[in-house]
Amino acid sequence: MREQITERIRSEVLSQQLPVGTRVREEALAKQFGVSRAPVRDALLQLTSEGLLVAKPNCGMSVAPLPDKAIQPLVVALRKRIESFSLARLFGRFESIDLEAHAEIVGRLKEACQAADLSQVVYYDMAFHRFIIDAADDRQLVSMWLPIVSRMMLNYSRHQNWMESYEEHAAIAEAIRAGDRQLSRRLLLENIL
Amino acid sequence: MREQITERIRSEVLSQQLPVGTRVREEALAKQFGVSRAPVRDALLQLTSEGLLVAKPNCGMSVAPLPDKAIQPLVVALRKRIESFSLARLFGRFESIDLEAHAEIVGRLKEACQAADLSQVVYYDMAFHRFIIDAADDRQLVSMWLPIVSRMMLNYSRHQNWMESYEEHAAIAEAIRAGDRQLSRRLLLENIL
DNA sequence: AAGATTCTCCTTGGATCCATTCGTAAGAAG
DNA sequence: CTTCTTACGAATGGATCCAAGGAGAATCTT
Repeated sequence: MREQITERIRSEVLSQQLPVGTRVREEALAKQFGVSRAPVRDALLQLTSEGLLVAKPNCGMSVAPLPDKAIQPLVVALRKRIESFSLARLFGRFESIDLEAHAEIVGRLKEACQAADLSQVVYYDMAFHRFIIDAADDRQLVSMWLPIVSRMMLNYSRHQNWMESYEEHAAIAEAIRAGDRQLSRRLLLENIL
Repeated sequence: MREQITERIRSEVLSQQLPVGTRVREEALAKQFGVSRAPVRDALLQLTSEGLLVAKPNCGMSVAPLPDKAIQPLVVALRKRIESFSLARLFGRFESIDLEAHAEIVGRLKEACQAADLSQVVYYDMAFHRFIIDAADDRQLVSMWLPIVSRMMLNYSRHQNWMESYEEHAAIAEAIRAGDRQLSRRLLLENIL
């Protein structure tokens, strides 16, 4: 249940339904989701540790400001390193990968891009890459990957080129399905910017 | 207060006072620290998101298993990238850095190494590197750096060579104080392994 | 005697309540 | 009129209470 609350708030932050700087109150979200303050509190705490929210003691939380442009190159480099590493490991256990689930995500991403639904686009874009992380290693890489990619998604720079973004992801998925390590790696690295 | 609880539990995990696989109960820690379950709950949740603990729903938490040797090279590479980046940024705002505080940490690290106190050694080793992160950028890089370095500290490989570790850190601090970017970067990268 | 089923207990997850603290606004004094 | 002080309010942080779920042990049946 806490996971669902966390997912929903994260989605609202990343899709900028909650604009940068918005003050976030626990009780308001609790009423909105129809639950108590406790799970909302936990969710906000986790999102704070992910860097999506900032908290001042006894003062309330607010949506974190966009990261400095100066650290953007570092974030991109880190994400490229993690995801290319995970992709290589994925091919090492290729037979146990559920490619159907990945294709399903790509399909949902296509629908979201066609519908121009930013919230869904961001969600399934993250889901696409998270699939690679999860496929490579269960529960070890995600905790390092999530704070990095969350920060990148804060300024999602593809606001206009949604179908192009979908095409890139579809090409990556196809290269993975074909077992082409070189091509999938190159396409994946080109997709991260 | 929650921060203190989190710090103490993290320290106990990293110093292996709580061995790998130990089942962690909220109420026991609450009694141990003389507080209620609520802040302990928050602390455990945060450490879970850092990857130091693993939780099964309604089943209890336990200290996370050591990371696979296979992902160790990735973790080292990520940490080198973040810390060298931070070091470069540190020199960009060199005048506003509190070098006294850094020297203080080095002094505490020396005492801990001489006393062979693993808990303190790990704590001040992390504090040394965290100082560089904080000096480069307030509150943006830490949330990416912490999950990575925590995972590395889980298998702290310097169990024997403590004074050597201290010498390395002292040399890095001296190079920073002298303003030698090349040397400090080289020493820092050599210290991360 | 071995296995399965059920009962019980232990632990987490969620809800509610109270204290604490920070911010803001209003009022009074200079 | 401006500024400082004080008081009130709102939101978080911590403590306590209740429900839910799973694991383990004991017992019954085959």
